[in-house]
Amino acid sequence: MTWPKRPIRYPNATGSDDTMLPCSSCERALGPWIPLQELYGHISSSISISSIPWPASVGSTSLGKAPHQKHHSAESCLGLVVKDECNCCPVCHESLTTDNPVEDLNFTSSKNESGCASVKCPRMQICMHNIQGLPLCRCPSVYHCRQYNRKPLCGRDGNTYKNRCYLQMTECSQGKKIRVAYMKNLSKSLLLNLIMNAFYSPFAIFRFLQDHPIRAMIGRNPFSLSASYFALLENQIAQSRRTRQCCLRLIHCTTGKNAKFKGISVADIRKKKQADAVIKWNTECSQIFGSTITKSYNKKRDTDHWNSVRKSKKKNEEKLALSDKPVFSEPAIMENAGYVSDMPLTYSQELGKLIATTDLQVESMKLPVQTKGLHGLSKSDDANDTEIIGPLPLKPEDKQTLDSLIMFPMFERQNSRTALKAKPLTDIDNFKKNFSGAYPSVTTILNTTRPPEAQFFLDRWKQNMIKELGEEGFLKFQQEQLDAGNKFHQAIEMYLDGKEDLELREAVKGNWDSVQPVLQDIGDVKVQEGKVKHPELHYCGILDCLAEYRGNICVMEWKMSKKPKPTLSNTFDYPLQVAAYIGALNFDDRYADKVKNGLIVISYNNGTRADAHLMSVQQCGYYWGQWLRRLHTYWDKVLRGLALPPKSYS
DNA sequence: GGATCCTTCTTCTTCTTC
Repeated sequence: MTWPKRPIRYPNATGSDDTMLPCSSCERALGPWIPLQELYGHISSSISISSIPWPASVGSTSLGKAPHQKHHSAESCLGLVVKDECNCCPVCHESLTTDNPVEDLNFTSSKNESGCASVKCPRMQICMHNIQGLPLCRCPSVYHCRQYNRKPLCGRDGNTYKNRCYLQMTECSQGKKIRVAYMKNLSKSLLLNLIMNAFYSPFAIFRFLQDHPIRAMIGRNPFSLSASYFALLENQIAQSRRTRQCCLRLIHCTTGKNAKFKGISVADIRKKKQADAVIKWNTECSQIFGSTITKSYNKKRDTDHWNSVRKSKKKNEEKLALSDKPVFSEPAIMENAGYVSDMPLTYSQELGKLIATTDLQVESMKLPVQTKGLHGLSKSDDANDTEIIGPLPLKPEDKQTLDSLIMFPMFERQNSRTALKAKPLTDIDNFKKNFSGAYPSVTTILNTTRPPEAQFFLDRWKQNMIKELGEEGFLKFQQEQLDAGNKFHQAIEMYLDGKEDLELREAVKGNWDSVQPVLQDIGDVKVQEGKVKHPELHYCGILDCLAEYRGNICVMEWKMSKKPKPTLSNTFDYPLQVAAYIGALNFDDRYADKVKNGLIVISYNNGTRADAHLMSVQQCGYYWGQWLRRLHTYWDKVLRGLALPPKSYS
């Protein structure tokens, strides 16, 4: 290791700084240059350098014996740093530690010493004995800190400290606490990627990481970070300038080198949304991987917070209960504040069709491609993990198909024909060729293309249930659930047909009671258990009900639930299911009235009032887009042999 | 009329920092 040539500063006899040329014999043997002030800071602040008891042997004439290889890096010196035989370079004088124990030098920080034992130092300071043997409280110094092992720490102030003592030293001199940014072992460039792209949904990252070999390298939990991550994330989502600084700091802390890099694209999230984004991020992470952000528990703060949350929740509920108007949920895309979690599609009422996200938005969702390793990161270490995190780009042919699908209107048949002429549905054509006549069902498509994170939760739930109930018990439980669902549907169907089956109602009493208020608002039932089929998009299904809800013609789905699903976004894939039925229904000439709304009714087992989610035109459009993506995914899977083709020929 | 398909339910909602 070579050190930069610098003039070495050392204390001269008067204790003042002096700059001299280094002696060439010592230069190489010495460690990095340590500023005099740092080296002797604690001494010069209390006593004059000249008053240090220089050992007799240090004299320039009597040191002739000391060979050059005896020189030490000033850093590792446990004794006193003094001049060498050339009377220029600082050198570690071991005899000080061996011949004269440290205590004799009166620099000890041990609290057990007679003087210090009785002294209580102010926060951050430690007790030392000065040259007269008197206890003195002062900040730890480099001299004191050098004795500890080198365990570098990354401070949140962006500086790297050789060990905790150095951090305390800085804390003490600045008079403020410096938090430590802990980092566990995580692949550096992966971490960087994660941070640079923190505006992605953890789900998106999860999706990416799911089958990625990097997972094996970084262990089970790719987010095994703690508080430091929060600091970084917070910066990340604030402003690009801060983010860059933060990332640079991170590189600095992990590698100890200064770094520069370009081309980081960062989501522009307004400051007021920060907290939401962070909470959402951590929530999703904790669901998948466990919390990424360590929680500092503060009992009072937490209880206060939760009390206020409960209060406002109750207020809202009371408000809703009083209002007669249906509660229109915001489109899901609006609920998703904070960061981009999926490719948004928006329904333009003006154009009467769905528009893909603008190119600009799509562009901003792409990740910066790093072809070269970042400065400060060794390329060899990270050869395999310079991959990009985030949604994988679509293949050109997929993109074409998807584009043609997205253009496919939901509400009019006429436009569908022109859309089809303009853009053939390539994979549907392929599909028809290979599996002529077979129509996959809506639920089949949704189930086989469930997003990995949803599948993950489902699998986890299932495993836990099997653990609890046993294999058979679980099957029985599941069957009971399905039976109850069937009964519930039957009960409603009969009611809307004007029939009565008290036994059936009794079997699903909770749900039946729950759904009563909603049933009052249903009128003009046109279709129940209606079969729909989309001849062009090639799927089929059975919708629960087509009727009026408070004056709007809606495709309705009755659902049972134990857990509350207060918003549309809580209802898993149900809105997609409804959108699929609406799309198919509107394509069918047999139905004269075009349907523009959907209704999802969530009834609760315990009898609490059911949630009726009315899907606005806009929401229908949004979910139609989502559905078309799933449809595309399904065909793609079937054609690649990853999913079973439909068997039905109807 | 019989055979087959579709549908029925199950996940998540708890939260960072000064």
